[in-house]
Amino acid sequence: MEARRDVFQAIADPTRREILDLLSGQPLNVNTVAERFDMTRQAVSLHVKILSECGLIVLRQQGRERICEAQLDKLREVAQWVERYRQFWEQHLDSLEQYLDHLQKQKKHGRKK
Amino acid sequence: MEARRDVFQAIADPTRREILDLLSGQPLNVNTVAERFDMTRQAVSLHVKILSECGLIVLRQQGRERICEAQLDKLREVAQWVERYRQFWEQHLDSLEQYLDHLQKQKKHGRKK
DNA sequence: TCCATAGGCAAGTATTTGCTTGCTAATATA
DNA sequence: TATATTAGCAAGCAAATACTTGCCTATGGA
Repeated sequence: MEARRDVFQAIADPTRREILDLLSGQPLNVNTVAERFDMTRQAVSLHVKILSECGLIVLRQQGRERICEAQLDKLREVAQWVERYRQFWEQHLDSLEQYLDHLQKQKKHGRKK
Repeated sequence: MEARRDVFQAIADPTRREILDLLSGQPLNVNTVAERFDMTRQAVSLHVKILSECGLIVLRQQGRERICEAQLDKLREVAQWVERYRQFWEQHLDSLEQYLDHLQKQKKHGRKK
């Protein structure tokens, strides 16, 4: 459970997405994060490690606690990649809209069931 | 190499992102896609299978060829997820801008090095 | 000072990934 | 019809993933 420190890889795991979600609300220490999940502290700790290694969260020591704070700048990379293809789904939405419009008009001119 | 058919998982692999990129330009058959990569046809074929199973590409049989066509609607899911955190990186950009502005002003009022 | 709490490290396991080689089937073309 | 091309299937493999259990070290409060 190591080696790849890439944002796309990091957010591929649903648990890690949940952790980010949790931390986007407020910073939490490792154990508190772990409590929210149905797995051992170690498992969560590893996810936290991966997230921090790829820069999506920042860890700061506070006494005996390690506070995890979301640092979501790196998500911009993902946003930019996806953005390149926005036209593809918007195009499809457009034709769906047109189709619904078409249905709407058909409904207006007679044959109301 | 199976089991998970999830968009986030699908785009986690750089080869698969490249395949999508390639196909967003124009539809291609499996072998043509495979030629662009430095790995066996089988390996690419598996990536294509995964992409089609999670709905990011559509396969259509044409004689003995299988044409792969990008179908990027599913990326909206990713876009929406990332969008929720846009404020986080834009916020940071803002404070960076403010900081740069600050520097700029400092430069103007005297002490030009 | 003693003990509970926070949390890291290491080893072990099952499953999934990413890729290979070898083979077969179907469709085109000479 | 014989041959080349497209592409799937199956088995095999090393590495990575996603976990676990067990242990050990700090820090902080009673």
